[in-house]
Amino acid sequence: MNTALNDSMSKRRLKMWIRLLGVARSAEGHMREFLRVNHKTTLPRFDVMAALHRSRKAVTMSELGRLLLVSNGNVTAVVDRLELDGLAKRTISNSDRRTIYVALTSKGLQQFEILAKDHEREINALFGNLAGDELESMMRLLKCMGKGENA
Amino acid sequence: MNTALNDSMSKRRLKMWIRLLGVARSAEGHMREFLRVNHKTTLPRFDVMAALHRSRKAVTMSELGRLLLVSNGNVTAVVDRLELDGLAKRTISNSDRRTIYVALTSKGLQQFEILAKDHEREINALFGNLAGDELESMMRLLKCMGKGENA
DNA sequence: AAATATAATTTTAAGCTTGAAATAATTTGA
DNA sequence: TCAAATTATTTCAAGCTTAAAATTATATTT
Repeated sequence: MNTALNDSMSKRRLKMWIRLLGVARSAEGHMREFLRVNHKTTLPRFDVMAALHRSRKAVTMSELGRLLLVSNGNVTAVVDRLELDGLAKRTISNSDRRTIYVALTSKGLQQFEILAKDHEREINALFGNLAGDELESMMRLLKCMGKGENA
Repeated sequence: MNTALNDSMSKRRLKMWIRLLGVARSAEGHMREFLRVNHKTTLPRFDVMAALHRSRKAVTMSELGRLLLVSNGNVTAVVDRLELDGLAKRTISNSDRRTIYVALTSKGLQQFEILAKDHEREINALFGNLAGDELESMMRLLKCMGKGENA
């Protein structure tokens, strides 16, 4: 392989990653502020509630961690706080007393439905300058990037 | 505007954001692990060192926060630890005793140069399945997304 | 000059996050 | 059966992160 070309590709991939991280962090910051100001909640709590909502059936603590790409201890901490607020509840499995199912309470579900609607509206505004074909390309490229992962 | 079309766009933007976040978090997790195992350091420390390295001249604490999109208190904490390890040092400005310049020490610079090379190689491998024209599109789209920000 | 406003940084409290160690329950296999 | 390995979750210590309050220094206004 041509080393010069290779170096250039490597640098370009690095720049792309830095830019991607910038966009993600900036948007995350925006949404964090949005959730805090308008809904008195946080991004990690929203993420957990969204994951619980998305999968209709109850989800185990481990599954939750895998879905959100966070550690077990993290899930424990966030679910603890949601449970304290009566938004989620744990249920021990009958068949295996190690596994714990988590689900939104009706209060949690009710709150999340309002939250989700508003969240979607804000995301739509935030990325409003991406048109249909651009969204299409973006999705394709992101899927492509996801495929390269062996970690 | 057509509401149905609008709704569909909104959903598509939401899906795109979720996917983007997934790619970013997954890659961040990979790099965190990489830095921990191979270099006994962390992503926030790397980010601060990279920002200090990138801008040749000394940078103030506030500038550092703005560059990295993190809070002031965060910068204080990370720089504290880098300073404890002798990798960065603070210098109070002569002209304004409020502002503090931060820079890599020679030890920090030396360590970062090794770090950066290895980091770039890892990023290049991680996104190796993005070819030249795909990188080009990705950069264009990310720049476009960045423009929409009024936060 | 003195009061007020603005600016840069640190401190603080609370919550987030991780990786490793500990607990507890189940499964495997000798 | 019973010991060892595996699995699910929690606990723990350390570090990360934020927003708000506190400090300290400079600039502005009266």
